[in-house]
Amino acid sequence: MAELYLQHKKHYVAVDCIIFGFDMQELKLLCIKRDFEPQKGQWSLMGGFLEEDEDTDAAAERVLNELTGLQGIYLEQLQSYGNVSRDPAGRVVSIAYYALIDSVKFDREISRNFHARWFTLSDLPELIFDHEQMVDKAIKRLRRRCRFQPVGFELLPEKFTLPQLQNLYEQIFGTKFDKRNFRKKILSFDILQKLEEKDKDGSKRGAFYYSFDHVRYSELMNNGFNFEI
Amino acid sequence: MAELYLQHKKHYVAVDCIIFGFDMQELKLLCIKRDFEPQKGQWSLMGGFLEEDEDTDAAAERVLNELTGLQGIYLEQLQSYGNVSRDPAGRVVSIAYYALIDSVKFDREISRNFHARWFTLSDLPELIFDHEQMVDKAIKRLRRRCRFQPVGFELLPEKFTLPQLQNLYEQIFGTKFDKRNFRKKILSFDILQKLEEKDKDGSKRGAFYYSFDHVRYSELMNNGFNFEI
DNA sequence: GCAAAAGTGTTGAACTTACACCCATGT
DNA sequence: ACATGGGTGTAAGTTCAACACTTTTGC
Repeated sequence: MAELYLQHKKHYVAVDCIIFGFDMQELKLLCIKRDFEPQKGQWSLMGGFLEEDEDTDAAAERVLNELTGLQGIYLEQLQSYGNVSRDPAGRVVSIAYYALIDSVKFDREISRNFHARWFTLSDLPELIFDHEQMVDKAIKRLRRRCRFQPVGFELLPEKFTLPQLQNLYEQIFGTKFDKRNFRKKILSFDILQKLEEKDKDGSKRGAFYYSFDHVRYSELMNNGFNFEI
Repeated sequence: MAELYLQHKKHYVAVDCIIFGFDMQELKLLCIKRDFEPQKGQWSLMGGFLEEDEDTDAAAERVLNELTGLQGIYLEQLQSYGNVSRDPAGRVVSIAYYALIDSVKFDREISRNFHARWFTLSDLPELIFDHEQMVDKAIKRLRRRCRFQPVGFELLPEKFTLPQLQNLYEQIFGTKFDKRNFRKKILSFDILQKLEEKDKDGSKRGAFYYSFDHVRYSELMNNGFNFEI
């Protein structure tokens, strides 16, 4: 049956990954310094070409894994970019994905090979092609997602404190929240489990660790519950 | 420089259009009955293959125009669908777009050639490939867009009455709104202009026409105004 | 004159925001 | 003992949701 489409043109298809990471201080973006053409030596998102028998989602996972060594990461398609002249070296339709990782957990060894570096959002380098456009869009999408779904937790380790969580949200939205109001709201969802243990790194007194209760969250969602920050 | 990518595979790329229309009664979706292979005789979204020197957005506009004869229509990319086996006749990555049109204004002649038909959302036919998935996603996206941006107006003619507008929103969200609350809110945005004229079709008394004030809306948006239904 | 849709305000409830002090601990 | 960040409650303001009757006019 494949001959049905023979009259049509084929195109290169790539995936590009916008990789967000959080290190308890700042929200950051992982970029690579290209040591290949075109635009060698410039900063870029990590990308790769779609293979023949590969779902596009799988391609994005592969590309993310090639740079970070990570698997099972939150990855969502942003949208595709298909202007004829977006890549001066050829006509490539690129599908952008964004990933959320705990930026402490990733393979420094591998990423060093790609000359990868974390950049804070307020201090991004110039990126090749339309990659800056992709990043802008990804930030907007991340904000929307975080308002209505608890994906922020993807950027944190299993255990985290409320001040850490608040800081994360502040980074994502670029604003400050009132400590009391933030706690009240986030705890009212009843999707966090308070642990016995305290984190003593952040302060002398120490802050209680919490963990995200996936089971409780699914229950709530099935009952039409509406998460909204 | 084009030889840089020669080692990589190329793929067929298509665009598919989810075309929403409103006829003052119901929100509808325009589908075509395929008289070509594969899946000849089944219902499908209108689609087409990406050409060599064509931006993907332009391809979507072309495909929309081929079916409806319309130009300058609200068209937004949804996302791409790239599972290897989504199309049994070959590996095709499809980029889905959704369009909003006033379903009174379109070329019946052309669309008849495609055996096109409007379906209400509650009574959709079975669609080929992953087109139902695309439609589901498009409906969700439309709802979100309509909540935060006044795109609903794209589905209406220049002049419309408040009861018509309310009905449109009710169709989109699948709920009923309180007449008084709806008016209060929509008028409070100050983006509608009341006209002298009345529509006498919908009722004996007649309802005042309004028009969307694009200038006023841009002004408000530039001042950080937040539209939200 | 009556049926059918258009138009119009108010009140209580829920939610959001603003705000200041004590606590625990390492140094 | 003091500096540092963690933790807690309340009151005012705002927004949202619920609710019923009058108006106009074609038949």
